[in-house]
Amino acid sequence: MERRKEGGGNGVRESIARGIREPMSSASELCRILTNANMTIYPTGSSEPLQPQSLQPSLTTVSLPATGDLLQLSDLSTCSSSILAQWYDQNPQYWSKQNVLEWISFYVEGNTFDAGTLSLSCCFMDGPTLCQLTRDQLLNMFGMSLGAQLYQSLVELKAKYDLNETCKLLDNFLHEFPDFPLLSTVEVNEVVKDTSYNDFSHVFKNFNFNNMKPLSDHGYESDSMHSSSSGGMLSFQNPSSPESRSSESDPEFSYPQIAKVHIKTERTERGERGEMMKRGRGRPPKHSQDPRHYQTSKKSKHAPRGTHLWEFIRDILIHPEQNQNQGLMKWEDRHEGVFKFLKSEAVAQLWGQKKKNSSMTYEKLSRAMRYYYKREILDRVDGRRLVYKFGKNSTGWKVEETRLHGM
DNA sequence: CATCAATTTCCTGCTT
DNA sequence: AAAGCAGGAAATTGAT
Repeated sequence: MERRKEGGGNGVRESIARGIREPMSSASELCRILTNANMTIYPTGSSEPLQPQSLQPSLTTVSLPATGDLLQLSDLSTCSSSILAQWYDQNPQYWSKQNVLEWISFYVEGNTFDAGTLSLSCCFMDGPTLCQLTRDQLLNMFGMSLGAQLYQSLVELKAKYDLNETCKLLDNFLHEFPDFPLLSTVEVNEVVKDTSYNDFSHVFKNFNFNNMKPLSDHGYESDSMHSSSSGGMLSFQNPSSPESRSSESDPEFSYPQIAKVHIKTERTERGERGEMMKRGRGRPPKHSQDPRHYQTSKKSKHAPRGTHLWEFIRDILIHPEQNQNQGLMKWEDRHEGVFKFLKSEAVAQLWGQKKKNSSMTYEKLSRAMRYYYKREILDRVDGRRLVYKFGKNSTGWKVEETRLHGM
């Protein structure tokens, strides 16, 4: 969202009037054109029925021509951040054409864009259509500067929506299992086959938590057989885990002595060395060669885009009200973006649930985290176990950012 | 179908 | 000794 301030507005602005490419005198002229176009589409200034209720007030406030007054873009740029935050605080997926027009109008200010590549028709699309556009498409439609800003804005808005999903996941989790011991024991009797699910709340419904039975040793037992690198189950020996050992760990968290995860999948087999193997994502185990596993391993649908690991981690971190109950992670230095895993395996399980991958572990999650160093999404923090730091290519975690976006 | 990005999985070696 | 960390290598998967 910072990018909104860039641009300076010193370049030659060009018109997109009636789809004809002509030089334009000012940003306000463009706004007028957009606004008129808006009125053409929505003569009464009313919104499409699809539009979310919560969007209404801010739209009226910002720029709809309901009164016939043409709003100058300069007016837009002076709107209070709270109003902007409110209006941007919506899932672009649900935007109407009008909303999209509004959004584009806002970013027009201060931009020099290539009129040769922009036509009014570019602005007439609804949210779902907008969300499908790639960065290149936006750049082609709106030029390098404006297009880049629009893309960035869209990415951030999508990310924010994703945050809501993460919160929902954590929320559901806590509601269903208020006393859930660190995700220590999860039994899944049915493999998720229906891939039409693509949000967290549904992910949980695919897990058969109801069948969880206490084990004599604080765990849960399952009649289902299962896989992992050590004898059919993942074992989290909490007392020896770094988070419970570490002198700097929060002492308020108590862990069960032994926590086990029994997860039934269809892709289990025994490897040469006697350990249980399974085929899933990633490199196949050296000793597993059952081709059946390949055909049953396909995921149903596409994982929702924009739900990257670092965003998932970020979303847990910036939602302390959800996080504190489980104490999954904590900030070490909020301003510097330094954070720490308190319950590494629990976070890994949660991530695995999001990705419908029941065999996720911190080991594997951390490998993905290490790949972020090169891309500068994360910066290295040497010598501190389970501690990471957001890098310059990660967004949405800074205090100002989260406040502006109402996170 | 080919390619690519983003993981996922495995592994060896090193450090704490 | 166990748990993490570092990365290389290879495979998977959804998207383009």
